[in-house]
Amino acid sequence: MCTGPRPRNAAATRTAILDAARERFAADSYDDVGMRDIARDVGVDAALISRYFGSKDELFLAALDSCGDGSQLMQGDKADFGRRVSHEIVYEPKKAEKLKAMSIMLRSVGSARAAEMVQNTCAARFFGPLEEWIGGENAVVRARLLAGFLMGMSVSRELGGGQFSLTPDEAEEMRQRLEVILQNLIEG
Amino acid sequence: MCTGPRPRNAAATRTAILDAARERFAADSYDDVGMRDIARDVGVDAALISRYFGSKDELFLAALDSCGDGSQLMQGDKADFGRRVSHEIVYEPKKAEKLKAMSIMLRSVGSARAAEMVQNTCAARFFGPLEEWIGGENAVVRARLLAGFLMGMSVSRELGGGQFSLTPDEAEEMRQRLEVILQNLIEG
DNA sequence: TGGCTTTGTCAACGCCTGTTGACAAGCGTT
DNA sequence: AACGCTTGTCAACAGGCGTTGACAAAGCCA
Repeated sequence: MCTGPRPRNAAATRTAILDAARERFAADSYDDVGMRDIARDVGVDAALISRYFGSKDELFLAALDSCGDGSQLMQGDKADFGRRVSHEIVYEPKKAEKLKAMSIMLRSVGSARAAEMVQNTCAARFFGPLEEWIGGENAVVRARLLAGFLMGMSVSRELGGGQFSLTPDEAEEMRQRLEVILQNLIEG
Repeated sequence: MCTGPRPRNAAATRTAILDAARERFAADSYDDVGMRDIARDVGVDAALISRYFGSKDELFLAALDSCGDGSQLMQGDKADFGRRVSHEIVYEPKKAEKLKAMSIMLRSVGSARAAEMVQNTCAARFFGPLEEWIGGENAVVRARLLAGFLMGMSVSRELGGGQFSLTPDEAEEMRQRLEVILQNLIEG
């Protein structure tokens, strides 16, 4: 806030736009995110975005690209994966949302144009590394199931009203079940 | 095609609109479905839809309502659930899509307005019956996990390019793993 | 200082959207 | 036949969208 007049710095502005776009596209669907919204976040005219990134499509792709490869998910001990991730999903959804790439993918399901763009990036950027990290027999299948499961939990939470709306006991029960399933998928 | 002039039948036209809307909303996101698209499907002017259903929002809700309660999922033997559903998911995705309600929900994740509308209907129409059918201890949690898992698989397939793009062996491996997970959730 | 490129703003364009009110045609009733 | 209600079409509106080209101002170089 109160940043004063934006200093003339193309590089900084560019990344500021990219950051804002990433955040917006992770929070709303492709169609619901307007160029003017992003521009307002940055404190810039919408026209500038078009000039820097060419088009909304290209901005979207750039934002998706800038998310990294989801390596946050793969940090830490494999033996602890189930416990760690299940805890984040159930008790710290905000933290789990740090996987911006997954959020963006999720928001794009359904929107024909966005889904098409995601498909290309998705395999190389997300499924690939995950599959490699999991390793072992049938890594392809297990990675696919894992990714699907994680996204499904996001969908379920979202449609449940932003919360799982469970009692503490139920939440813990859910976490334990999640832990088992996830860990089984990791260990083969 | 070539249906000639539409006979003057309000009731029939109304349900025709509802059918077309259900199909459209199950195939594309709320934003991507236009009133004129639905109207064209039915062979009617878009204005008529507004007059019959009031607004796009109300049409969407009516379409969602008309999907039933997902009871197709719960038909058949419980002991066979895992095998049956895993088979549909992996080998007959088109058939699995018959769960229009789930498709619509899925397409709506992300679109702020649609998601809000879905949230209210969702719990009563889908999670509720599923939870009741599953029964037993912690039915709430197990139903939630099950629904999340099913939707996640849809997302995963969609983002994988409309296919799982696996070898036959991998597909079967996936089906078997799915079967185990699903059946475990059903049986408690 | 004067010119030139970069960085950003502004107004406007064409397009598409959901919705509205006026109008045409069908059909039953009196 | 003449009325009136229903069913449907048509043209238009206001608002939002992404994008464009002309213009202002800042900084750099000679």
